[in-house]
Formats: sequence, structure tokens, C-alpha cells
Amino acid sequence: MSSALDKTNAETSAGSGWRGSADLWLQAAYDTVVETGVDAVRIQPLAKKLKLSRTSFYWFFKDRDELLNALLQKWRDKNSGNLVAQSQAYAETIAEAILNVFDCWLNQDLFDSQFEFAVRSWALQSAEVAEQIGLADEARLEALRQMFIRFGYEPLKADVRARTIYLTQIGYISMKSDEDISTRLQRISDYVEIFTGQTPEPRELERFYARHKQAGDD
Amino acid sequence: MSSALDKTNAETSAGSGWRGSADLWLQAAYDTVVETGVDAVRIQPLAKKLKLSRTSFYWFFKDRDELLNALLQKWRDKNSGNLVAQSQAYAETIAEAILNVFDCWLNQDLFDSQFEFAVRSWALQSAEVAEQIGLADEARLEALRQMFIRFGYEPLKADVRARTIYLTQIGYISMKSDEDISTRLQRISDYVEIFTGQTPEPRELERFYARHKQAGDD
DNA sequence: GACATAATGTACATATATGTCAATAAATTG
DNA sequence: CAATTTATTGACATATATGTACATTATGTC
Repeated sequence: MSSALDKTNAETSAGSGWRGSADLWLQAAYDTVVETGVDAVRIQPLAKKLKLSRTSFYWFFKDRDELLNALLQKWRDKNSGNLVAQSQAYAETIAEAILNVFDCWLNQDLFDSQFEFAVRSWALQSAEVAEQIGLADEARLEALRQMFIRFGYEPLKADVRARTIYLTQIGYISMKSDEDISTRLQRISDYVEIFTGQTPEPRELERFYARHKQAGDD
Repeated sequence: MSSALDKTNAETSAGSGWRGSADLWLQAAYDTVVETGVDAVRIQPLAKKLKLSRTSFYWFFKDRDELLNALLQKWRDKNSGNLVAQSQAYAETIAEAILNVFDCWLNQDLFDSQFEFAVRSWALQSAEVAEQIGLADEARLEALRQMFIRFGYEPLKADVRARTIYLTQIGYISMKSDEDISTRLQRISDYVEIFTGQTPEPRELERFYARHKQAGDD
């Protein structure tokens, strides 16, 4: 689907001497979609930003559509994989398991919220994107459901709790509130309690705080 | 701000003899924004849909921006008012209070989810819209917080629970899942339990079901 | 340093959008 | 029915985007 990217796969990020590259255009597209939405992802403005002739774009991509496909691929690679992995990570209690999932919400390397929001908005004007999101939601919800089942919740209860935890985060993304990490950490314990129905152990929280209080998880 | 709409306020929806009206253009804009997003709200396509000359538009609105402002106004009028009202409605228990709020999620007359999603996506490319949404979120969250406080939850707990209930719905909107009412009704009891921390009384649920099981609240 | 290849740039053809102006037509009112 | 207001239209000027063809330049290699 996106064979254009393979073309320069090897010397992609290295200083290859040339100014442009498929990856450079894709990166510019990513910056733009995250900041302003898909509609702002247009060759001409992108070229201006990169200080390249706009027609130069067509050496790397067949057309705008191919760029957009590459962008969607990038989203799939990043966001869906990590969330499912975190919900399957080892944990002794359901509280600990949920805190593993929370890692995604606090660590941009695990889950790119802004990108997620941009792609969800994009779905409004693209049936294909809407379908991809549907698949992602299904897979993520199922992973969370299994997590609750693993800790003894009965299927229907597990389903509702999985939804609550997932929907809360999707909602949070949509609010784009700019709280700092410490404000969010304050609420963590209460969220765990609501999501599991039981109070988390102090040592479980300590382990979580330790992971996030240090710098560098930005 | 939107004085163009007042112009034909009186004979707006009635058959005034003329083909077009500010309201007709606004309605077409609404349909489009809900279906495809703001970027699709363009005079030319709208005119085509209405089978009117596109320049006719400028008799009712100064420019595209004025139409967009009217659209935003329409959103404010509809969505924010009802949610706050429902969270303040009379209730004997917290469970009943929450079920009052749930009315919004099941009744399109009280809360237009599709419109809400479209406007939130719109915020990506408009600082003004983003600000309006920020204000709306704040007001809605505060109303929900007060609801929990009214039933004896301490401020910090009330805050987290208010967030959970609101974020869950905003997340739900973003998933645009097409479940039918009965599927959603099944989960209601469990949601109430998660959101309040206690099991709802059967009679509380009965009252709620009675409100929604009949046709006509679509 | 000649050569192929990778990348850039200019010119062209086209599409779609915006908004103004002046000419017209349709409804309402006196 | 004439006058007036309200609405519709086509022509014009402009802006911004897309993609193709062809000429040009840069880069690394033999």
C-alpha cells in the first residue's frame, strides 16, 4: 500500500545529502495532522514549511492519498500495539494491572493522544479511517475485557469495566486538558478505586509513582 | 455576532414564498458538519445541495465565517444547557441523579452527540472553538461535581467521579458505536454501580427503563 | 571526471473555492 | 398595480490547491 516509503528506507533518517525524503514529508504531515487536522495536510503548505518545491513531493509519493495512507499506517503501528501489550503485562492484582494500562496515558512513547484524537476526527470524512478505528477500538476493548476476566470478574461486569476505563481515556483525550503530570497523578488512586471497585494497596501505587515521577517520560 | 439570522427570524420556517433563508443555509451547514466535518461546510457545495446559486448565500450571511459562527451558537444553545439541567434535576438518591444524567445520552433531544463530536473535531483547527469547548467542559463538569457533593461525596471524590461519568460519555461519542438502545440499557445498571460505588435499587432502574423503553425518544 | 540515479524546480493545465457587483426577478405592501 | 423590499443569478476577479511534463542540478560511484 505504501511502497513509496520503502524506496528510501535505508538512508531515511541519516544525513543522506539530499534535503527531502519520504520520511521528511511524512513527519511534516504528522506534525500538521496533530496540530490542525487532516484537512491541513496539503502538499503546498507542507512544501512551504519544508522549504522545498511542492512538486518535489511527487518523487516520493504518488499523490496526496498515498501520503495519507502512510500517516494512517503510522498511527496503527504506534497506538494500538502498546495499549494491548500493557493490558497483558504481568500483574499480581487488578489494581496493578490497571496501573500498567495507565502507563499509556502518562507516557507519550506508549500512546500518542494527540495523534489519536486527530485520527478520530479524520474518521468524520473518511469511511476507511472510520473502519480502521472501529477495528482498533474492538481490539483494545477486548484486551481490557480479558484483563478483568483474568482477575475473576464475570464476563458482563468485565465488559462494562473495560468500557469505562477505555471510554474515560478516549474522553480525556477529547478534552485535551493541559493538566500537568502531578495533577493527574493525584487522581490516579481514586480512578483505580472506581475502575476496580476496591481500594489499591499503597505499595502498588508507590511502584506506579516511581515509574512516572522521574523526568524523561515526556 | 450573528445578526444575519435575525433578519428573517419571523418567517423563518414557515413557507415564506422565497426558496432560501438564513435558516435553510444553517440547516444545510448543520447536516454537513455533523456528517463530514467543518471543512466540508463550504458555500459552493451547500448551494449545490440546496439547488440555489451560491452567491445567493451572501444575501443572508456576510461570509463563510458568519455561517460558522451561527453554527457554533447552535451547538452552545443545544448541548450545554440540557446536560447541566439534568444534573440538577430532583433525585432522592445519587443513583437516581445519575440516571437523570443518563437521559441525555439516550435522548437526542437532550444532547446531540454527533454534533458534539463534530464541534470537538472542529476545535483542532480553530482556537475560538477550542476555547468554547473548554468553557462548556468546565461548566458541565462543575454541575456533575456539585451533584455528587449534594449526595455527600467529599469534594475530591466528587471531582473524580464527575470526571469519570463525563469522560465516559465523551469517549462514547468518539466511538460512534451504533449499538441499539436495548444493548445500552443492559449496561446501565452496571454503569450506575461503577459511577456511584453502590448498587442501584430496582425501582430506580424501573423508573428509568420506563422513560426510555417507549418509542419516540429517538 | 564521466555516468547513472536521485532529487529539485519551472511551466502548464485544471479544479474548486471565495467574495463583489450589477442586473434581474419574485414577493409584499400601500 | 406601482413601489419597495427581499431574494436570485451570472459575470468577474482572485486565491489556493492538485498533478504532469520536462529541464536542471546535486550526489555518490566506477
